[in-house]
This record gives sequence, structure tokens and C-alpha cells, in this order.
Amino acid sequence: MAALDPLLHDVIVAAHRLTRIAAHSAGSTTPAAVWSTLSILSTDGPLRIGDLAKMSRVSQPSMTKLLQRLVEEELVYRIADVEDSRAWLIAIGPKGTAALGAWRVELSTQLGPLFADLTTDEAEILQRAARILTARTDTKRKVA
Amino acid sequence: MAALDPLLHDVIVAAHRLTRIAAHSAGSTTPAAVWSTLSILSTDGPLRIGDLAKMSRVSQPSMTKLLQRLVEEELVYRIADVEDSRAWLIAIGPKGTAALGAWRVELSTQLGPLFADLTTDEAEILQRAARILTARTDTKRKVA
DNA sequence: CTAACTTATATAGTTTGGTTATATAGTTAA
DNA sequence: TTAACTATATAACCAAACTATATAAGTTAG
Repeated sequence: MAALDPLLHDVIVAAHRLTRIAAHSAGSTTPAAVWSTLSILSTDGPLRIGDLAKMSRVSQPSMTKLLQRLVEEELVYRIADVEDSRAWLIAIGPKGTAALGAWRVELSTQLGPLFADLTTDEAEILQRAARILTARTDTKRKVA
Repeated sequence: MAALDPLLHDVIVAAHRLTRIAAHSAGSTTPAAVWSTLSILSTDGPLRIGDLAKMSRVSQPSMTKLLQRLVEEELVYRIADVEDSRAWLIAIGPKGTAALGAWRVELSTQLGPLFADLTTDEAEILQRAARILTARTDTKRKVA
């Protein structure tokens, strides 16, 4: 395989910038972790807090705190885990799905101009890159 | 062009996760903004603080603060701007270049396992995606 | 069956990177 | 040479992240 150094470096620097641009979007005061979390719940279904923390790559206390807010806003629900009453299953709710959708639209309106002249080919590459990265950064295989 | 919504969403969520993994790497206490900044200086040469802030997508005071630290650690140098004595040109120093290089190696050792079975084809896609994103998120055209 | 251990989440306290608002000093133009 | 503007620095603050620890439920050894 080719040298990984510059590749990962470039990807991560680009990722960092993108993250910051996204954070700025629409003066969004919502932390990126919220979207990451909702997104995981949306694609993977209900999860325990600990697993969610691992998958979002934040500590468990951070996730607990974040969820308190999300529950408060009714973006997600707590479901008692019948098999283990210490644990909760966290599920995305209709409001959460809606918020996620709204954010996507917001993103593309905000970032649209930057990517306006994207060729179909380039879009394809980004899509595939996103898929590759998502697969590699997914902790499900280890967590499950 | 195809719908931008899901594409940007996927890319940004993936970017966020990558950023967090990178941040964790090697218990690195160094904020991502440092690498972003050094990286910009490394590829674009000496820049003013304000321009650097725009390119790193942080506020000017944030960049000023960050640079105080980097100067202290001798990763970068301040060069008086002969044309405008209010301004400084910030240049990456040998230590900065070395640190950046070390970080790259660190990254690939840490993240290597995740990307171990990357095919040449996939590596190619990531490389191209990084290039596309870098170009789009670059503010140079506007700043210059 | 209960005591010891482990595991899942919650809480407390702290650190720090980021922000906005403003001050200071230098530049430019009338 | 004064007014308006610009480049950086400082101040005060916020919030998201962490570590360490508490609580409570499950598990297991004796």
C-alpha cells in the first residue's frame, strides 16, 4: 500500500476545516456532536449510552450530558432496557429526525455555494470517500 | 447536479468522527487547530495573523492566542512585516515542520490499523476527496 | 443467600479552546 | 494633522470536553 502519512494528514486537515465551517453554518449554536449522535441513532437504531459514546468518540459522561439536553428537547427518547435496568436504550424521535433533516438542508444551503461547481465526478468521489471513512471510523464491529 | 444534502451530511459526519479520532490519537493534548495552522503555514508560506485565522476558520483572537503558544514553543516565528508595522508575518520554523512530520507519522501509526486493508483504489479516492475538500474550503482566493 | 466484584449511567469539578467586545497602535486619506 | 480605518492584543466569558468518583443494578464465588 502507498504511504499513509500524507493521505491521512490531508484528509484530517480537510476534515477539520469542514467541521469548523459546518459549525459556523447558520450561526448554528448546536455542537457537531449532536448531529453526529442523531445521525448514528438514525442509521443504527436505538443504542445504549455507552455504545453511543464509543461510536460518537466521546466519553460516557459527555454523552450522558449531551443526551440530557437531547431528551429535554425531545429529539431522542429514553427507553428502559428490559434486560438490564441499569441501562437505557436511546432512540431518535420524530423531532430528532426532523431536526436532522433540517440541518441537512441548512448545510447544503450554507455550503452549497462552496460546492456549487462540483462536477458529477467529484460528487461521486466525495460520496465514496464519505462511505469509506464512515466504514472505517465505525466502532460497531468492536462495540457490538 | 445531484442532491447535495445527503452528500454534505455524510461527509461532515465522517469528518467529525475522523477529527475526534485524530484528536484522541496518542493522547495528543494538542488541539487540531494547531495542526491545521502549521499545515497551512507549511504549504502556503508566511502569512499574517488575520489571514491565517480566516484560513483556519477561527476568529482572529483565537489565532492570536494559539500563536502565542506556538511562538513560545518555537514551532513558528514572528517576522515583522516591513510594509505594515501593525502586522506580523507568521512562518513555520524547523521545529514546527518537525512536529508536523511527527504528527503525520503518529497519525498513520495510530490510524493505520483502521485503514490497514485499504485498497489502492480506495486510497486514491480518499486522496482525491481530500484534494477536492481542501480546494473548496480554502479561503485563499477570497483572502488574497 | 449474601458479600465481593463488575458494569451502566450520573454527578462533580476542572480545563481549555472557542467566542464577542473592546483596547491599542499603526496606516491612509482628506 | 486629524478622522477613519485596519491589524493585532487583551479581557471576560461560555460551553463542550475531560477525569475522577458516586450510585445503583447485575453477576458470581463461597
